[in-house]
Amino acid sequence: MEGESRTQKALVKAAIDMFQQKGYQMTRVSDIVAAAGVAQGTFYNYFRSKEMIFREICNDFMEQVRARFVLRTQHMFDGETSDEVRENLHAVIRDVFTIYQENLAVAELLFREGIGNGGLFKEIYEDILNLFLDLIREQVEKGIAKGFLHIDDPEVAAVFLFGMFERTLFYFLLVRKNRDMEKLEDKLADFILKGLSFEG
Amino acid sequence: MEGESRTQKALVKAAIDMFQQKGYQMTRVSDIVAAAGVAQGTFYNYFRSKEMIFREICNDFMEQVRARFVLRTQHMFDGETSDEVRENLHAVIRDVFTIYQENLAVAELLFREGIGNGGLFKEIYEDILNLFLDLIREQVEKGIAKGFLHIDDPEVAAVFLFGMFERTLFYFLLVRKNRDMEKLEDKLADFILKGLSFEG
Amino acid sequence: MEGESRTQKALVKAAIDMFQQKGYQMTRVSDIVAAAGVAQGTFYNYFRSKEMIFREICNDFMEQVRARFVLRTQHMFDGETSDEVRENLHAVIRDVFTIYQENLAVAELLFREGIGNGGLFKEIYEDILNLFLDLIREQVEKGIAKGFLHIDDPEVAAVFLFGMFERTLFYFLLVRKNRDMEKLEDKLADFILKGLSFEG
Amino acid sequence: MEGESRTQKALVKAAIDMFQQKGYQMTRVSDIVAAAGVAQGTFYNYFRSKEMIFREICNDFMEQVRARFVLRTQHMFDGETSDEVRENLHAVIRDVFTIYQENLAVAELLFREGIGNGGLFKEIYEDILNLFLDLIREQVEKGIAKGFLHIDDPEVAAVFLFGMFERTLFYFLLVRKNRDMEKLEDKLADFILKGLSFEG
DNA sequence: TATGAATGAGAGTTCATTCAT
DNA sequence: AATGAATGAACTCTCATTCAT
Repeated sequence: MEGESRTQKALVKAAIDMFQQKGYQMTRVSDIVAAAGVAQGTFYNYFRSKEMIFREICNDFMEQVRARFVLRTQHMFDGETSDEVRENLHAVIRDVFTIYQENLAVAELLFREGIGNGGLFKEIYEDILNLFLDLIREQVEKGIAKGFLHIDDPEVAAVFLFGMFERTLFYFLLVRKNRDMEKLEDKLADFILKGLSFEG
Repeated sequence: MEGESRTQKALVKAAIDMFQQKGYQMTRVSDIVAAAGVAQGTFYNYFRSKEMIFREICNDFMEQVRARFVLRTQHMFDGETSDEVRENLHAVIRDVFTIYQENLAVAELLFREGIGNGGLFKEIYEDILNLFLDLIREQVEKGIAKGFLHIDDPEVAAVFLFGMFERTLFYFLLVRKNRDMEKLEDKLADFILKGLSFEG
Repeated sequence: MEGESRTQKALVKAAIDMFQQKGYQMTRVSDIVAAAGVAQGTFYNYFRSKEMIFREICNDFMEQVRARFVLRTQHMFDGETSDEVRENLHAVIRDVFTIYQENLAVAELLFREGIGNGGLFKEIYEDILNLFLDLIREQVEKGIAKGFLHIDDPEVAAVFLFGMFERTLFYFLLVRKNRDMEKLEDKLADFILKGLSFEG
Repeated sequence: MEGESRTQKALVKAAIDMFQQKGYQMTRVSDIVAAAGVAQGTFYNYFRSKEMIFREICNDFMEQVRARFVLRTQHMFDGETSDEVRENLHAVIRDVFTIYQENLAVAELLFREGIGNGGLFKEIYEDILNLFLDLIREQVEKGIAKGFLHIDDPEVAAVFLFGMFERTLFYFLLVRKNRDMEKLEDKLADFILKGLSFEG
């Protein structure tokens, strides 16, 4: 990572841009090298194939994000009072949103391609999916143990939470483009804690 | 739609199978005709291109599903008492799950390809996404108006609900291949109404 | 073999020509299709790769030649009298020369490429080499058994004979081009039977 | 030749190894420099191209071998008595085998590539072929003049002898990898002098 | 309507060679 | 003399599409 040459960095950046713009399959190696401003053959001095640069990008992203998510989700449902819990959840959501936004291009890329392409990157997608689900489930279990949360299946709840996070970020950041994330954080925290706040 | 010949139907079925198995880009027209048991050229008697058969499949699916969803979601948060509301929500969820399962191949196809492929089918995906979001938002608004639901942004809530539905179905049906949907319906209804049931 | 289309035949002919002219490695698929008068892609409707057309050509040649050689070499050292033996050997040599000349292009191709190219076609070459050596050795053994030939190692003798045949044909047909083969047949028969006719 | 640097020698040695292992076309310059332990660009400080290093190797070999063969073959059919002639022929064969074995890698290389590659090194191969044929023919002529050999076409006989030598060495050293050359020398001497020792 | 051989643009990849350091 | 990153022409192979039968 640290020993990457200027050219290699340019290729990675160009590849992320092009993959995001055109998708993995539609991106030509010639698009990448053109965007990086190098010759066609130069690509193969750094990456064995188009598939390999994609995998490298995904793996780098996963390593980076894994560490940060582990730290952040630690305190998802921490706190002694109602307000403290709410505040902590809010902080976690803010962090997650931030991490996602910082890595927006790769994150989108991975979620896009992970489930498309006839399974070419299925295992990468499922790896990261399971990583997230595990992290969330652990925190929900802690919340239940502490007596804050009253729900009987933390695994399923983790899927619900992940779906909300992922699609919400996808929709507002990528489909709608411009959105005030702060308000969204509030609403997401509320929904997680109370759902639609049904009172019969 | 009505006047489809045996050959055309075979091609559509084969195309759905192959697109689902291998993804849009990885599916060759030769795969489709082989699966349909017709000659290469026959494909082009019925469809102008590989892209067009995909669009036709998606549009057919959307037309079919649109009508059913409109009907089903009508009564999402109907009911006078707490139990009636819960029961209605549950019924809607069950219906949605059923519709999804009945059209599993195309549904998966559309969600997969809609966000992949560099936007080739972006507009199809966004059409159906907006259709669902609108339907859900309307029902949430009705629930708020009736005083059952206490939430201030029905649009955002619709995104949350859609994300949960979509990723939950994706995860359990396609990643986990676990088809015990009934328990899932319960948990989803509970989560929608109460979130993680936080009590501070 | 019989069901080959006009195009396939044209490709095979063109491939033999080009391989012979330029060698396997230097021959481009584009050379072959140009010589055959078809489009680039047409090649791959008939052959999976450049390597496969080469193997097919070699295998066809081997099958064809195997049958004829088995028949011809049958009577290599047959005969009751000195003159009959000499005449039979002569006839066999003539047949072998004829078969070789009829398949000159492929024969040259196979002997050329079989020992070059870093072993890509090593096994093909060794197959045909062993086929020939076995056939010759058997006949030499028969000649020894009949008391005509006085030599103690028929296997090594087979290598000598093969070397003479192969290099002689190679040299006179391909290096020298124009050569009266009939006289050569005489001389080869003599040499085989008497060597340099040393009398000390 | 005399002023070769350590680097140049390493490149030549590496090139011979790689050409022998993989063939001329399949050997990449990067294989050679890797085997020589120098950088890619260093190659071009010593050789103008891949083709030139091959030619240099062949020419060096030819110069070296030419001198030795001229000396050795001098006495091929020398001698006054039958036994002396046989002994001299035997000695020559032994020398030739020895020279061949000492230069096995390059010799194999030259014979392999000389007739492959669509004539790229055709002239080199024909040069050395003609060198050998001339040397052998001269000796056969001497043998005839002395009254030892009874054969009417020394040129053709030279081709026969060369074919036997070349293919025999090729077959036993390179295909069979059997290095018991002594017995082979005996048998070759016998065959040259008497052929299959036919007695009708 | 059905066929399937033919097409050819365009993809990913290789590698001999160059040249600034 | 040595380096090795950069080059780009040239290669093999793919596959959506056409069209004569």
